[in-house]
Amino acid sequence: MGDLLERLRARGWRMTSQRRVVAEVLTGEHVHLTADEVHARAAERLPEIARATVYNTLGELVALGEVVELSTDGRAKRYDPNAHRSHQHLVCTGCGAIRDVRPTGDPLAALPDAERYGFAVSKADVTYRGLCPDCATA
Amino acid sequence: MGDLLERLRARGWRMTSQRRVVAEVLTGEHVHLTADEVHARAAERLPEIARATVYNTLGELVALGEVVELSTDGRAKRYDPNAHRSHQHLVCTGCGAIRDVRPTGDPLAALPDAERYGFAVSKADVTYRGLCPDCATA
DNA sequence: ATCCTACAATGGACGAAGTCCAAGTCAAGA
DNA sequence: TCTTGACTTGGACTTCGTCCATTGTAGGAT
Repeated sequence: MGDLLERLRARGWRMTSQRRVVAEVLTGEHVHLTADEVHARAAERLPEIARATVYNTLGELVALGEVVELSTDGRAKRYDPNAHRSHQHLVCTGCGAIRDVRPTGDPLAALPDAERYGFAVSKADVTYRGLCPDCATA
Repeated sequence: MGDLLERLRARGWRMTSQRRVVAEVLTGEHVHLTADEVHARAAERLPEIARATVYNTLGELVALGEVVELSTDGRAKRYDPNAHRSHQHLVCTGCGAIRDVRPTGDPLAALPDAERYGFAVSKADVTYRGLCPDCATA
């Protein structure tokens, strides 16, 4: 994780202060931030960073496979820096909290050929939903 | 399926021409329309129907469990009238086409208790992704 | 160390998707 | 048929994201 900046440089990324800050914000906390949250945290260190730059940088990180984009709720997309360990997501139906989870087996295996309709199926994104402990008692 | 209007009436729905048209548009074609597409099709029969009415009606149908809301791509939500037969979705990464699919087993069973973090997990939404036959050859 | 230039950042306008609300309309029970 | 509360309308507004012309700069070349 800590060598994200190394990997990016090795891939020919031009290293700007803006990109560095965005990458650091993402890897600093293992939570699932929205683009605006990333922008807010980045702006604490680099006050004049533009929203468009954050969007661009996030898009590049996603394209490079360093970050996973989630749209669990039809609202703002969230960015998950935990891209190198395959996992799924558990979302609270009350407060929207998100946890990374690792189900057993390969979710793809549950889809028989007869249900693939000729698609070259390459991945399965699973969103488990339910009330988190805090919301259950509240 | 055809008795959706019956069920709605039985639940105390006030039956207006707008609601009838929206319900008919959804059940008429077994595809996954966006709210704007539903509005466009409804407007063919009822030209002055408001967008807000379509949104309201779709929201009510979802709340009643008659329709399932999908946000597979972070763009416009889609509405799936096939709510009474449990299924998942297969989405083309090229063109966005969506098919209903039925994996084997219960996706929830793949999430061990140790991975539930105290959540009362109640459902699992699975999105399989891959290229459809048309996009694969193009 | 300095220069060049292609790549990156800026910021403000724009667009898509969806929500809100005050005023008008109407379904259906009395 | 009358009444009334639920429903619809349409336009303003919000949120999330994209676009683009201009300005800035990282990093290789000299």
